[in-house]
Amino acid sequence: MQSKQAVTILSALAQSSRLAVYRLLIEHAPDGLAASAIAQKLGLANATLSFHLKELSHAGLVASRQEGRFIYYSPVIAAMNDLIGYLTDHCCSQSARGCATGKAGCKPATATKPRSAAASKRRSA
Amino acid sequence: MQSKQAVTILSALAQSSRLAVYRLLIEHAPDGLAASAIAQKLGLANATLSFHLKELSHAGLVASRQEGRFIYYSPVIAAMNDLIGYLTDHCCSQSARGCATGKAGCKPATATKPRSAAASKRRSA
DNA sequence: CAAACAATTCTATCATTATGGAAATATCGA
DNA sequence: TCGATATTTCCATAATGATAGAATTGTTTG
Repeated sequence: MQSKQAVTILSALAQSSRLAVYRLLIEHAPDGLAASAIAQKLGLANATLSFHLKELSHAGLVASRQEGRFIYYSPVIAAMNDLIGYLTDHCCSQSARGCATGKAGCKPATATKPRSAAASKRRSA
Repeated sequence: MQSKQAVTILSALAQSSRLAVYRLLIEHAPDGLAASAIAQKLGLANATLSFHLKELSHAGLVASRQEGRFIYYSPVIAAMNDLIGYLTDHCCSQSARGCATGKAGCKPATATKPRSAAASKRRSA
């Protein structure tokens, strides 16, 4: 994942309403929710929600499908996964301490250990 | 980590200059770089860089220390780790498919498996 | 103290983002 | 086709963010 794309995804998530939408969709994965249901649950005006959904779609964080006269939005897990991979790589890479294990995210910086090779593997997961 | 703080950190990273600053600091962890060196390397005006550093500091992503007449900025790995933990949790939680293993980030959504308990452990790492 | 340097704050300006009412588009059921 | 419903687009407005010159603050060295 390139930095430009990372910025796009980060921007999409860096807004409380949109983060709330995304989290709500995660709760309802993999089927998702209709736009009206999202608007109702989060108390957003239709136009406002539509604006935010457009942002999330554009960033590739959500997908939509028409079903009857409803449009269902669902989260795209791969996009989030890519973002986490990007952050993990650039949090733990190079000379940075704090990425001792092959596990999850970064560890608090303490000792100097050989950097894990797991990060690059994880990218393609 | 609360959503509000997550939005703060995401916002701080959701800007290309700031993401570049953060990545540059990661390359130079744990000692960091002086503001002037950052500005020079990234081709940013001093005032502009100062503005971005303030954002990053406010989000807790970087720390600073004065050394002579230089101010050195260094990345706060724990903050990034918290963010990754937050995203991992809210990417993989509840009914969402796609978090089969206890490893790193999320997996592409496929099968339905018992959700890992590693996420909550990871939070406190 | 004064000069040189590092960095920040002040200030103004320009650009982008968020919000929601109103109109437009699309789908369904009668 | 018509009316009801779902959603988006259009539009104007308000709020926030980014940029950088100039002035300011703080530090070091002579």
